[in-house]
Amino acid sequence: MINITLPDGSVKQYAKGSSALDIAKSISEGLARNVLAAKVNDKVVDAMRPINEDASLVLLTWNDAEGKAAMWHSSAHVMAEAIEMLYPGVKFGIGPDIENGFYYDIDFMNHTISSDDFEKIENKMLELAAQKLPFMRREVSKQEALDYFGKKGDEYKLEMINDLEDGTISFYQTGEFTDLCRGPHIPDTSFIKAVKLLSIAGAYWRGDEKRKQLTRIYAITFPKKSELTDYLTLLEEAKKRDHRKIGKELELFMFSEKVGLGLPIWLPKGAALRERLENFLKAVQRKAGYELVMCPHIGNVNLYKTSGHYEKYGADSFQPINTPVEGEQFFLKPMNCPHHCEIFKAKPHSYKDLPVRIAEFGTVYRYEQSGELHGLTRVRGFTQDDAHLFCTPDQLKDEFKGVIDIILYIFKTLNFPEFTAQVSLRDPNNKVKYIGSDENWEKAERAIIEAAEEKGLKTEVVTGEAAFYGPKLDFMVRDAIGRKWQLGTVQVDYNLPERFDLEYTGADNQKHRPVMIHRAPFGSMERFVAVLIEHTGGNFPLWLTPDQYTILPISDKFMDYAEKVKQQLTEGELRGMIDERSEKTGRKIRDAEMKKIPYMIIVGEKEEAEGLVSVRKHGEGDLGSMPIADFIKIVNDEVHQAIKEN
RNA sequence: GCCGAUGUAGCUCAGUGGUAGAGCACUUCCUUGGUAAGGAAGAGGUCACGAGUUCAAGUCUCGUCAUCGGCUCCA
Repeated sequence: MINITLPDGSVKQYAKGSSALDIAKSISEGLARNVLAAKVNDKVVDAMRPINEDASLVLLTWNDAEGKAAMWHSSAHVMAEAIEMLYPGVKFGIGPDIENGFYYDIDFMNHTISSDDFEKIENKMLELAAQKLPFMRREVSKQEALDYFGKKGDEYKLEMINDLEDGTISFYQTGEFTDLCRGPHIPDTSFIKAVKLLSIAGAYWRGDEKRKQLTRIYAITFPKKSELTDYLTLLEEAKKRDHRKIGKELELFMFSEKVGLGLPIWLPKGAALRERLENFLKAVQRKAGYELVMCPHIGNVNLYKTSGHYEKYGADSFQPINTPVEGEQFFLKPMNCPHHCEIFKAKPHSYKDLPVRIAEFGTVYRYEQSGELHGLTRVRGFTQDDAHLFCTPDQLKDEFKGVIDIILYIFKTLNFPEFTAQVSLRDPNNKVKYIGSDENWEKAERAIIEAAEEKGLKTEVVTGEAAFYGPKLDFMVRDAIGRKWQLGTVQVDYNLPERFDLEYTGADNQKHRPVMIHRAPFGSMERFVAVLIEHTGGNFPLWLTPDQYTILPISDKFMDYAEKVKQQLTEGELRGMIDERSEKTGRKIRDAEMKKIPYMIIVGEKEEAEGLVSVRKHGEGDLGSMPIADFIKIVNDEVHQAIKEN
């Protein structure tokens, strides 16, 4: 007999060799029907695998991330089997589960495939799924594995097996298909009730651009048809929210081939929105003791030689600008930190001056490969909401907390209630990769962890993910339809103070090296606006939106009154316009709704006679008529509500 | 940068080697109206760019550029 500890802490006895599925059945048949995999002593394994010793057990279902992973990984095998049946002789690379579904990299040899073939493959997969084929695990010797795939002629699998250690190799067989795989897998294919192949793309074998490019097929499966329908609806919704589409529709920004790839142009409405965001952050920063600076867009090559960026990125950057007579070299500014270091260095500092907080909405230019460019999220010229904090090692934690406060305030104000923070620490087993003393690293890492803890952040600690110059804290937000985006980042830096030989005089009258913090709560204005568009679907909060209202005169006769109303609204610090077209009211309302303008002000005979406005709210409808002052109050209250201190 | 798909009016998109199209937007005129599209007329094109095949190319072939989906990259 073995003792099995369940998640609730209870311990039950089972016969040695019982599987997680056997145990599930002993609890409830219904539970057993939903078990996809199991976590035995914190290791995810097949639910069918015998357990031979005392263990803790968690049964994994579709509601667990690991359950989904097992389902999708298993689905990748089913897809491979379907493809092998339809296209004999194809060779397989890897087929892992991913955040939403799975993919398989396949060498289609002489077959050609396109999205037109998806339905055929989906149908074959469903056919296989319906056969309730079990996933059978078999441990094999390295030689046996090599023999099998050698005979099959799959050089990709052979290469992978060669990298594996004998005694750790396992095969999984489903129906006629056998794959090299360490598992875990779902008990059988019948859990797969809905299948959708999503896209097709090229991917290099082992991510190496010098090696053969395989065909990658992305797909997703679900245990219920309705979940697939929901997922497809979500994809549609994501498409509707695409910031490139909305940016065009609402005339926020544009690109021009002539101006250059990846160089966004902010149109009046987009620029107005961005300016408001900048002003908002400037006000927050002013209160937090930041000082605003402005630096040129180019910098002498020596600046970047000092910072080390020249050596690291010089060849992959926009190439230098040379002066015609003096022969000097300048680079387009790829980051603001070296400039800010020079600012710090420009005068002597006492410990009493610290921390120094230098902020800049700094536009930087980075050469991104042409294939990387994407809307506003990946561009070649962008503006960072940057700041550098120079402080003593002892101030680090408080400064970190101050930065976290700003970031949390921004998330709250812009309505991102769900977010996580990732603490990236150095790999303690590979300290040579990092610069800075052990003492400082430990202090910095402790400062980040404690600051995050004291601010009550939900954090995930990842070791080995720190930058070479210091640990960092990155923020991920979840948008209105559940997608994750990386936004703000806070990084500790020991490298630049060293390279720029920055110092301050301590209470001991000795010179000391300050610690530097880089931070950008938005990341960049471009990226943040893109995320904001996708988050809100273009329905921006009232305090940010370019036009808060549009006045719709019932007919030309009321144009004068419309002008009068507009004047009063302007005096009340509202912004908007008049729809002067000689169209019917229904038409003007429709257009205003499509443009996502928050308030429509309808004025006609009745309003003019009584000095009122009729108000219609976007997406909600008629709010009735009211005095102009009341409308101004409604709008201003809503604005102040949104941006007041928490 | 690499692989694949795409490129037709300001926008969204039809177009089967034989006269360049639609809807919306735009201009003008009519209409002066009450909570999601009033009517009529007009203007608008180097079919991404360049070569080639053909009696004839938006359509077929090749090249270039850009966009999109991935890959690789991201100070």
